[in-house]
Amino acid sequence: MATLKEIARKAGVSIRTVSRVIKNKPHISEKTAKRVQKVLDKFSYTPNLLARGLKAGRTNMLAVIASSLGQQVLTKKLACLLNTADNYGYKTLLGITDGDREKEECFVQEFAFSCDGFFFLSKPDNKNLRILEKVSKPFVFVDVQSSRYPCVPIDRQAGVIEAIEKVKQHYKKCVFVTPSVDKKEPRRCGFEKAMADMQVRSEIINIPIGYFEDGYKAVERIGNFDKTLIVCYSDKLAVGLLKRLYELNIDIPAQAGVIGFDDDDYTEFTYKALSTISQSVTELADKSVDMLVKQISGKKFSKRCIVETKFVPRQTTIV
Amino acid sequence: MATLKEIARKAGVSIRTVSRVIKNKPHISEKTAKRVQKVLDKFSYTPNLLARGLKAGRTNMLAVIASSLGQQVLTKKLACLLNTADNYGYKTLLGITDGDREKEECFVQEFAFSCDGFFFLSKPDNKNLRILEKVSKPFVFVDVQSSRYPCVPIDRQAGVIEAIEKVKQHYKKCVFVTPSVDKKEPRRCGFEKAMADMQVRSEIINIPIGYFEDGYKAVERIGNFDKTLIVCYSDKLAVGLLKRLYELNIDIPAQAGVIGFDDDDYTEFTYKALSTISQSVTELADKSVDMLVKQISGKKFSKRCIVETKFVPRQTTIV
DNA sequence: TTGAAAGCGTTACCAA
DNA sequence: TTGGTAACGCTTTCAA
Repeated sequence: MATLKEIARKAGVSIRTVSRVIKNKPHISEKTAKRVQKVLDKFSYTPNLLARGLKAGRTNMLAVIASSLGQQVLTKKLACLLNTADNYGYKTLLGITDGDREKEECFVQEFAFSCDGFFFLSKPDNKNLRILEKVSKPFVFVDVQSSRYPCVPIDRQAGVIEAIEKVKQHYKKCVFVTPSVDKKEPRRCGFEKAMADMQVRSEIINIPIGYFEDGYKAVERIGNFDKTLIVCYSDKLAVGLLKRLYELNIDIPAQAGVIGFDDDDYTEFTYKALSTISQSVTELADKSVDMLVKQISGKKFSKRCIVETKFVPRQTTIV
Repeated sequence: MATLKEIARKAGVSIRTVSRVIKNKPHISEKTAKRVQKVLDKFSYTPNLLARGLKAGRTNMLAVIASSLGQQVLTKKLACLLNTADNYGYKTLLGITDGDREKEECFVQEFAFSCDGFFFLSKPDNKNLRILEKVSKPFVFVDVQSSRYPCVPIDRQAGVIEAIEKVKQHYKKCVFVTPSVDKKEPRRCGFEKAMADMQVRSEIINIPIGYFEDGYKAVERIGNFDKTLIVCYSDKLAVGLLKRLYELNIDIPAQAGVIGFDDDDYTEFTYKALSTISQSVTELADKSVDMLVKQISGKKFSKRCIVETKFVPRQTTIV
């Protein structure tokens, strides 16, 4: 791994001249340029990005702080984010916090000088905001709603309303299954708004976590199935639930309709393909990267940019 | 974001002294140390890791080069790798190549000085090996078999043999469904070895890619089902296949047994929980990180460290 | 067209 | 116990 200095010595020129060749800058004779280029190639020179970053104060790197890689949707978002960032010419640092705020702080500090901006795939919080303030780098909260900070929220409420609207006439009872106890959680709000217009019985069932087995167990709490629409907080939940319905021999989608949320890739291949609500992950990534890059380059940007959701009807609902 | 120099000025001491406080080095009076620490806290000093890395020639970062984030197993491996690296005190850079060798080269060059070593979650190849040679940093091929380079391979063959051994007495015919045409692919070899000992008919069915729908479509090519064991290259394949078997009303596991590979998390909640072969992802991560860290610190290390697989019988096979 | 040199923020040797 | 200073590799201003 040769340095600029070594290359300069071997080529018999000054550092400045080598630098000119690398950056393709003018004011250099073609002859010298060629000679230097040869040496450059021979020793396969790679610029030291630490040094460059130190000098420039910019690194062309972005950092992503995410809480986990376990959830499939989260991974998809991350993948899209990385890909889009790459298209904008940015490489990426990744920090997985496991929801640990200490780790979050640690990552932000570690990455503070190594990146030009931060993506947060977790909720804002007094702690991380204070740290962000300290490092004073641009940031964007991805898939987060905030009135004060740059964010790209996903309109989950609209997705739930749309889905229920499209299938409601076939069902006599609606159930919403959720691990969240927050009354303002958007999916729950969507469910409640949709219910307000309907002449059917409705119920909200709270379950522990929202993983497959929680869905599986939730079935017992729904009771009898007679044209019952089950709206789930997540696809995982819905898939667990579907398995139990299979075992109980419930007819889907006639006796029970099921709607998931996320559009995980396996949901198309459950024994009855799961109707679900899909988030536009690429749109989320596009908008997030765009917002962060604009901030970095000092351009004007809107601090909030909503991403839509879309109902994807498949075999677990009547259409 | 205050620098050492600024802190030194505000505390009325030299840079060297501040540095001593930060690194908790001796030869400093308690009084001065306290005063400096106060200023440090007040301005919430964060060391510039670019500068530190430049000076030290080490960054305490590792880079992961992976081909994609699409596959669930790959993501799991990545997550474990990051987590283990974190436990060893290393932060992580991530490069997703989409299988593009150009991008791979690009990442390695970009990260060359910013990290102390590389993980490759993709196959070795003349191109990436040449580049690795150029940057002369330690590396480990994760989930790769190689006799020449540091690697942590997974013994897939043994997993397939174990699985078939455990269920074979219940079936009259065995089918292996795979997207790979490579005769040396370990799962295929495992299947063939297991068949050599058995008195049953066997068949290998080649399909295009190995995604859900390929499994779904593969069912037509298997023909009739009369105590047929279907061994699949991946869980995705198996899940697609299961859906088609459901539609055709085939009795599982009596008429058809199905075995997947990977132990993706949703496989426990297909309508019949999928029997599958599991890779020990944490073990893979442990061994890989250990191998790379040992290399970095110049310790002795074995260049090859095999990870086992394990058959997980569930509802799609008779036991 | 080319080169010398300062400076980015750290670290650590050598002096005081 | 403390401080001055050179060096890491690069960029860029200024001068030749």
